[in-house]
Amino acid sequence: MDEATLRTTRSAHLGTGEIGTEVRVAGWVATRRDHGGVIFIDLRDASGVVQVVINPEEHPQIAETAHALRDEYCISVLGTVRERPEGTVNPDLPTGEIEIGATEVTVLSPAAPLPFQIDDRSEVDEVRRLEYRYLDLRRPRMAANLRARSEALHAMRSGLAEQGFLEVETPTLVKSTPEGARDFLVPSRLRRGTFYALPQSPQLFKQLLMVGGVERYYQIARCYRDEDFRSDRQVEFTQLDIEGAFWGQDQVLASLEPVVASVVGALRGESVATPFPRMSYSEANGRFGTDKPDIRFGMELTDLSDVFAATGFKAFAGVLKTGGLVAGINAGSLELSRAGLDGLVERAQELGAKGLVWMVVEDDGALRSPVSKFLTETELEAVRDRLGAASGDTLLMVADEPATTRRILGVLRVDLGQPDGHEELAFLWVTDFPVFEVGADGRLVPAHHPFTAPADVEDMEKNPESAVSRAYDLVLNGTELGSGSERIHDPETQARVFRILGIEDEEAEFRFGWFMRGLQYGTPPHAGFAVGIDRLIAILQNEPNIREVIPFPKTQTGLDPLTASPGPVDDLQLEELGIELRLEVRSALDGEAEVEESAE
RNA sequence: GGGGGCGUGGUGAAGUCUGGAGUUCACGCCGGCCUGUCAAGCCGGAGGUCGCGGGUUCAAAUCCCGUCGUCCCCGCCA
Repeated sequence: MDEATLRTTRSAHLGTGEIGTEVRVAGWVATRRDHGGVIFIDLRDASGVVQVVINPEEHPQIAETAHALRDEYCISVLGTVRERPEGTVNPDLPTGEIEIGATEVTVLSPAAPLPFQIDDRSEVDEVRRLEYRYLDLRRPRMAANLRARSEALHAMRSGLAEQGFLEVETPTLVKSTPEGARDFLVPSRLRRGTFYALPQSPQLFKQLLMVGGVERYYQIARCYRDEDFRSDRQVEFTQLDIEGAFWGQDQVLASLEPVVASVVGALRGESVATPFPRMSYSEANGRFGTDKPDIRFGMELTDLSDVFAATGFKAFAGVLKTGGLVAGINAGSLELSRAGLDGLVERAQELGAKGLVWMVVEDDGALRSPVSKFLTETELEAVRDRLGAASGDTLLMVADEPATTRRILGVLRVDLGQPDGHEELAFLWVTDFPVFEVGADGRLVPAHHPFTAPADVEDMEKNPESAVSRAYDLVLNGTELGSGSERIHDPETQARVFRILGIEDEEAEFRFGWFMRGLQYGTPPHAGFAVGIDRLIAILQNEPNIREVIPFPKTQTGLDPLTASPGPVDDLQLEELGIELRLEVRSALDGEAEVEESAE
C-alpha cells in the first residue's frame, strides 16, 4: 500500500486554485445526500471536509457503489476539482467554493451501524463515548481537543528548548515512598515479594538531575496517584515538570510565564499579560478564603469580628471569645426562596460549618434574617455598611475558627459568584505557602512536600506551625494548575524537616537515604515547578472536565470502558509474582464472573 | 467511607411527583421515491424485559427496599 494510490491531497487543502486538476482524496463519509440521481458525499479527513459529487449519467459505473455508501465508510475518491455551479456555493464550508466531480469511488473499509452519531449536536452518554472512544475522537469536539493538546505540548517543548532546557525522561517504575497520596504498586517478578511504585511525580529524580549537572530540566511527565477521581482529577495525569539549578522563585516564574502564555496563544490566539499577578498565601486566604482564588470576580470576604465584639448573639459571641472569626460576603442579588437559602445552609454544613447566617436586604433596607432579632440596630447597620449592602442583596456570615470561617465562605463565594465558562483568563501566582499544615491527626504534614525549602530554617524549628516556605502555586480561574518551590539543597536541613514531620533519621535513611546521599555531593541551590497539563488544556478549551482533553480517560471508579480495564489476571501470572488473592477477594471475582455468564 | 442527580428502542429527550395497554418527539437504521444538496426532502417499515433483583397492588417505567453503573460534591488528593 502506498499513500499515493489512496490520496494525493488533503480535503481542506483544496480551493479555487486547484480547479481543473485531477486529485485523489481519502477519508470518511461524513454525510451522504442521495437524490436518486446525483449523490453528494461530504468527505472528511483530518484536515477538514470537501464535497464529492457523483453523477450517474456521467459515470454510471460508480453510481451503485456510491448509492451503497453509509456514514463513516472509509473511502478513496478520484475526481476533478471544479467550481460549484452558481447558487450552490456553501459559505459555511472552507472548501465551499469547489467540489470534486468523482470518476472513481473505492470503498477501503465499510463501517458497521454507529453506536452514536459523529457530530457535536447531541450529548451522548459518556460511558458509551469511552467504550467507542475511537469513534468519539472523530467528532469535532474531541478532534479539536486532541489537536489542541498536541499544539500545547509543542508550544511547551519549543518554549523550553528556546530557554536551554534539557528534556530528560525519568523512570516510571520507582521506589514506593508512602507519603502523601496512595501509590500504585507494581509487583516485581525477578525480586518476588518486592514492589515498584508508579511515580506520583518525578520530584526526587529531577532534584538529583540538578545534582547531576543538568542545570535546566523539563519533562512532559505521566504521574500516578491512587486517590478518588474528580472532574479535574484522574489517577493517571500529565504534568509539565521543570527544575532549574541556581534558581529561586523569580527565575522559575519568569521561565514558566512565557511558556504558559505561548500555550494560551497557540490554543486561543490571544495574548496573556505577563508577568502574572502575585498574591501571598495569607492574603489569598484572607480576601478569598482559599489558596486558589478565582480573581475574575469580587465578593471578597469581610472580617466582621469587631462589629460583634460585644454582641449579645450567643453563636457569634462564643466563637469570638475563643479566638474565632466572624466574617461575611455579599453574594449580591440571588433572589433565593426560603428553600434556596436553606440549601446554602446545608451546603455550609456539608463543608463543616456549624451554621450559616443569611440576611436578605429588603427594599426599605431592613435585614430579613432568622437572627435579626438577636442583633442590635447598631450591629445591623454596621453589617450593611461593611458589606456594602444594597436592596435585594443576600449577605452570608460564618462564625468559626478562622481557617474554617474563611474556607467555608471561600467555597460559597465560588458556588455563588464564579462565572460559568472560561472566556476570561485570570492567572495568579500564590506565594509564601506555609511549610507545614496540621493534619487530621494533629500531626504536622508538609503543606507542599517535604523537600520544600523553608524561608528561614531557624524560624521553622521555633515556630513550625507558622513557618513560611519558598513554595508557590499557579492558579487559573480558581483552579490550581500546579505548584513548585525552592528546594532544600543541603542534607542537614532536609534531615531537620523530616524530624519535624516525625520521620526519624533511621526511617528517613530507609526511605530517602538514596536521595539524601545525593544531596551531599555539591548540590546547587535549585527550584522548580510542575504544571497540570490536563487541567490547563481543559480550561483553555472551555471543557468542564479533564476527561474531555485526555484521549483515553477512566471513569470515576477507575474503569476504562474501552478495554474493560482493570481486569483479572491468570493464576499463572500471579504465581510467577508470588501473589495469592485472599479468599474473599477471589470469591467476589468469581461471583462477578458468574453473574456475567448467567446474564448471557 | 459519606451525600446527591441520572439510568426509558442504536442515540438524545418527554412520561415517573398524582400507578391503568410500551405512549410521544427528534436523530439514526432498513426499504421505496427523488438530478444541486450541504443536519437534503417525501413516503413506508423495523427496533424497547423502561439498568438489575425483590416487595406493595387487581394493575408498576411510575410507589417501597436492595443492588449495579455513571456523573457531581464532601472526605481523600506530600
